[in-house]
Amino acid sequence: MAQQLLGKQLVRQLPGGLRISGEIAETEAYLGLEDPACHSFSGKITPRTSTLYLPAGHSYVYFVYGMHHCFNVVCGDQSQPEAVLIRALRITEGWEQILASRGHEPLSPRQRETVASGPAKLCRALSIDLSLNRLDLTTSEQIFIEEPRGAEALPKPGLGPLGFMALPRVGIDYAGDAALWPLRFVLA
DNA sequence: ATGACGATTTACT
DNA sequence: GTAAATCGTCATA
Repeated sequence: MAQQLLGKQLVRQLPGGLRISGEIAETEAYLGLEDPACHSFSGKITPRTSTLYLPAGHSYVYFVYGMHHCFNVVCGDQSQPEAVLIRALRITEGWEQILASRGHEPLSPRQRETVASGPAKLCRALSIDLSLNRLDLTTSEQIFIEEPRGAEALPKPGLGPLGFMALPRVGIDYAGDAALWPLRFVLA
């Protein structure tokens, strides 16, 4: 699932139909009960992790470090509390909305490239917070996933036949060896 | 009610 | 490379 989400469009629709969207460029898989890095590891159920037991295709948004949000797509069913963390987006639509949410402070070209490079940064860019937790991504008007259009739909050169790289996961040192599992997937 | 921590980001040395 | 920011979440009491 984490691999297949690469290249798809994550779409945020704000009140009034205003859209912010971007190409999913980096994902990370969390393998549920048997993954020490997964919030649902060993079957732990709390108010927060209960979201992971929703049917596949729901959103899992959580709050970390006192200031950041992270967005996941729930995978698996009740017995498979798994998720894919979306780690980076290349913004393709909605710059006016992004700029507006930042008080119309100008962004350099470099800042535009990296405005959604990171799980928390992408949530800030798309105005994703806990109010978007537990939503059905197949029916929600607020947040959903689309097939890529235009240039985004073309195959990516230079990364071999699969079109992505697999790398160790980030920010989960407490999980020991599991951090080294190649479950982080990066597009060109 | 309390305390420790976090699937991060940023700024600064 | 180190550190601070900052609060929801959860285990403990």
